This record gives sequence, structure tokens and C-alpha cells, in this order.
Amino acid sequence: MSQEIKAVARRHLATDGANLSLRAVARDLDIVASALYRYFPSRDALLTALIIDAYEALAAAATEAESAVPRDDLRARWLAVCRAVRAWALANPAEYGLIYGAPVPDYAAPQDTVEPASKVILLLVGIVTDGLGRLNSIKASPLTMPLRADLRRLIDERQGELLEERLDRVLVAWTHLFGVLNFEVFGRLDDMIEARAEYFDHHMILMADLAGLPK
Amino acid sequence: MSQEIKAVARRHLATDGANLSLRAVARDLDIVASALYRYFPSRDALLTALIIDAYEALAAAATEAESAVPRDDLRARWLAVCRAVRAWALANPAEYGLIYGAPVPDYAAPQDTVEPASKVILLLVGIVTDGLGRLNSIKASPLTMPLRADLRRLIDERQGELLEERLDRVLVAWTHLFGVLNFEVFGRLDDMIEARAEYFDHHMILMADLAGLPK
DNA sequence: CCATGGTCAAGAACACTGTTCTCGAAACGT
DNA sequence: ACGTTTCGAGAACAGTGTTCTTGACCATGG
Repeated sequence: MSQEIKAVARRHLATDGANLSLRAVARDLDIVASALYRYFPSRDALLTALIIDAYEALAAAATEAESAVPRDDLRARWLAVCRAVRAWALANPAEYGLIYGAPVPDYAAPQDTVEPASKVILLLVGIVTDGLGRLNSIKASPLTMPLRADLRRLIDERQGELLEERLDRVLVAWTHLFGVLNFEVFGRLDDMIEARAEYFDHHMILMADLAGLPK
Repeated sequence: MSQEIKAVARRHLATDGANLSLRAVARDLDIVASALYRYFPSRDALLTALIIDAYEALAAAATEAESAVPRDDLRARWLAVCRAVRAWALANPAEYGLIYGAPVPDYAAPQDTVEPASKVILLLVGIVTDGLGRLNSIKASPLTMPLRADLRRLIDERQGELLEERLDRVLVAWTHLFGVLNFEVFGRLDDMIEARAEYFDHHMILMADLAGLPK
């Protein structure tokens, strides 16, 4: 039943955006609004559930796409992840906006969201880590000490094997991935770029170069 | 009077986010809600006015910061623009979210917003254009034909003087600027990067390198 | 077989919201 | 001093999230 509620809520999300009406989804279920409170303690709780689902769906799409590619073809894996993220975002723009748009103020992301939220970058880190030994060297990325310390801490927290400069480039790529996607999904590329898919690929290939993935 | 309304609406925006209550701002003005309709035909119209103001404030901050730097110091101008955008975003996170967060569905950006919205990238283009003749060459940015055509069109529309590859890199930088900023303002860097200012500078310097700005 | 307990949804109620309309009171120009 | 215009109040309507009470159903246990 919670599943059904989330399903129709997702449908409403696609048209109404973040201002989702409990009474409207209740009507679609031939149910009175207060009945929803058996399953979700509040509207925010429903939205949070949708957010978690969205993170997990996105991560699943990216993971599946990557697993379909030969493990030693690093660039293909890289592109597969990026393209899967884009495909999911374009197919589910409202849910994408929910998780990568502006958060409602006060709203603190529950702890349940941080693990699925980090899946994508972990995929990218994994690809680069698999390439250790055959990565191109990184030119000109002098890191200031505080920044280097942050990167070191991130690496140690997960027993990573990358150098600070390398993780830095993966973060650059990760940032850029969602930067391009925000622009495309939120319409900032309208009347500007027609060749969207090629534009996106071009950016992500440049990021692969920056991260030092071998050709 | 419209100014006062927008002023208190901006204050509410900071705490309530995009779900802004007309009745609440009316209360703050010791006014009844319906009186607001003398000045704005709807809530959306008020929000649109705030959006336009936000774009213009952001553009003004960036422009002013850049104009305070010697014109031949391209990297300083570049960094001044980027830092001014960041400073404004951090000082006005709600308004930033309004213009660079997820747009409400249906809501079509009025034509009044496109001109101020493009100010920032035009500043960046201007800086690079001023450097023509002393820019570093761009390595490895093979452009597919459709993408090259898009870039060509953008250049011609404004009688620009850049090559497609060069504009491409400015677009990369522009995308990245707001990519990092979204992550920082929307809290995605929490528990990840402490040295925020250095992180940001580091990214934008890398983008300056990519765009070929001379040292 | 009846009683008990639990699950579910309905329905009314409260305090909000955006929006529209009518009306009256000031303010202004002539 | 008389129109006319400008402004805001107030009531009304439809819709919202949320809470609480009530009642129907259904299973299990004595």
C-alpha cells in the first residue's frame, strides 16, 4: 500500500513538481486524505521517502549500466555511468529536481539519504581506482594544504587508494556531471545547445581526460 | 510600495524558501492579503519579480567585482567574477536557489529573465575575448559537427570573435562554476569539504587553465 | 459463539493558503 | 465642492496539511 501511494505521488510529482498535494493523491486512490497518515506521518515524510527512492533508483540505473561494460574498458565504464545518470534524470526530471534542485530550507536530509546519495561518486572513484597503474599523470593541480587535508581525510575514511590529486579530479568530474545535468534538466540550455547528447558526452569525455583515464 | 513588498518577501524567502506566503508578507506589512493584488497580479508574479531582481543583483555583483580589477590581468578578472558570484550566492542562498535550483514545473521563465541571466557567462566570454592573441592553445577538444554548429551559431548571434573550441571551454567553465556553487549552497559538500573557499578557487583556477587564460 | 483486540478508513474540524469581488474611505485634480 | 481615481478592508470560495474521533471489518482466543 505504501508502494501504491508512492507510485501515484510520483505521478503527481511529474506534473505538480515539489508542491505535492496529499489530498490530490488521496483522491487518485479513492481514499480520503487523512487515511494517508496511516502510512506516512506527514507530507514531508512522503517526500523524504520519494527522495530516498529517487536516490536509489538513480544509483541502480548507474550501477547496472556500468556492470554491462567490460571492466577493463575504463572510459566505457565512465561514460556508461555518466550517460545512465543523464538518461535517468531526463526520464525522471521531477524526481531529479527533488534530489538535485534547491532543498527546502530547514529540511535536513535524513541519514538514510547520504548512503544512496554517494553511490554515483563512489562508482566514479571505483573506475579510477581500477585504473591505478595505467592512469595518465595529472599536470598542474597544486593543492593548498587545507584542501589536501580534506581530500586525505576522505580517502582515509574509506581506505581509498587514490592520491589526493587524483581524487580531486574525480570530484571535479562529479561536480561537472551534475552541473551539466542541472543546466540541461532545468532548461538552462534551451535556445543555446541543440546537440544535447553530444554536448553532454563531450563534457564527460573532457572530465575523463582530466581524471587521467587512459584512452 | 512594490519595493517594500519585495523587500519583506525576500526576508520571508530566506526562511520559508520557495513556498512563500502572501498572507504572511501582508501581515508583516500590516496589510490585508488582498491588498497585495494592487501591486502584483498573483503570487507567481511576485516570485517572478524576485527572480528578475535576483538575476540582476547577481549580475551587478559580478560586474562590479570585475570592474575593480586591472583589465589586462585576465586571471584576476576571471577569479573576481567567480568569487563575486559565490559570495553573492552564499550571502543570498534562498534567492540563489530560486534562480539556480529546480524550477517549478510548468513555470516558463519570462523573457525578462533571459538577459540578466546571461550576464555572468557574457562576462566570462568578455574576459577570454580580451585575451585573444595571448591565450594558451587548447589541446584535445575534438568537436562533433552538430556541437560545432551550435557553438558557431552562438558566436555569430553576438558577433563574437572566439573560435568554437574556445567558447566551448568557456561554457565548460560556466557550467562548472554553477555546478560547484550548487553543491556548496545546497549542502552537498557538508561533511566532505571543509576548506570551501580554497576548494572553489581551486576549481575555478582549473577552469581558467582549461579556457587557456595565460598565467 | 461471543468477546476482544487490532487494522484500516471515513468524516468532521482547525488553521492555514491563493484569489476574487464588492464596498467604502481617503486623495486628487479641476 | 464635485467627480474620479487610488488604495485597502472584508467577506467569500476553494483548496491545503494535520488531528482526532468514530465506526466498520476481521482475526484470534476463551
